[in-house]
Amino acid sequence: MSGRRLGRGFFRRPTEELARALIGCVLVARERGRIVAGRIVETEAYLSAGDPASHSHRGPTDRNRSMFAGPGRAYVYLSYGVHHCLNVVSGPAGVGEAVLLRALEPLEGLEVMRARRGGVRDRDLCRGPGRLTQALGLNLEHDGLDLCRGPLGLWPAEAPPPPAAVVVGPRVGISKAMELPLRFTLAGSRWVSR
DNA sequence: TGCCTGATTGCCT
DNA sequence: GGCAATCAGGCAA
Repeated sequence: MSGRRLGRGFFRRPTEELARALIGCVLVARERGRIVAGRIVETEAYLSAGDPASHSHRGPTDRNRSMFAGPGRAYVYLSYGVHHCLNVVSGPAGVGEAVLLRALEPLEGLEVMRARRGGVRDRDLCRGPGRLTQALGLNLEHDGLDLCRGPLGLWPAEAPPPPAAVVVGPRVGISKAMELPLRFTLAGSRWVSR
């Protein structure tokens, strides 16, 4: 089901390209021996200085520091004071670009996901950035984690090529730079948000 | 210091 | 469709 963990080289590419390449990969989370995994079906790229919708466009703060930590790191933040969102950092250290993971197709550990998500229907387990972090048990403790090496509890893995085309469109849920085509989805997937 | 906004979600009418 | 929950950052005073 899920292949080898992605190495550093996978993340060393332009952020938009990385956002597209992550579609179809499998995100795996492990906690106390329990494996939970899903196929990535929706991502959004957030750039640096020229992107006013990006947390990093005004430079580092205590909250967004790990967004500048270099390729292959995790950036997790608290959204609306309520939900956690997971990003994969891209670009060299100090630049501040990242890919937001917005939706997964659940593949493994469905029982754990259902327990964490409080009995919603399966379609909604990971359909949305706040939902997928809850289903995978992710929180601020995962902020700054190296997804390529080190003490692992979370990592993206290789997978067979996506069964369908990847389509690009405008990002959702933002009020600035809405016109930029930086959202990537797996065509026809019922697991995509919105 | 105080007020507004936000890469969201789920409950209410 | 409306809106509350809940908190960090940005900005004005």
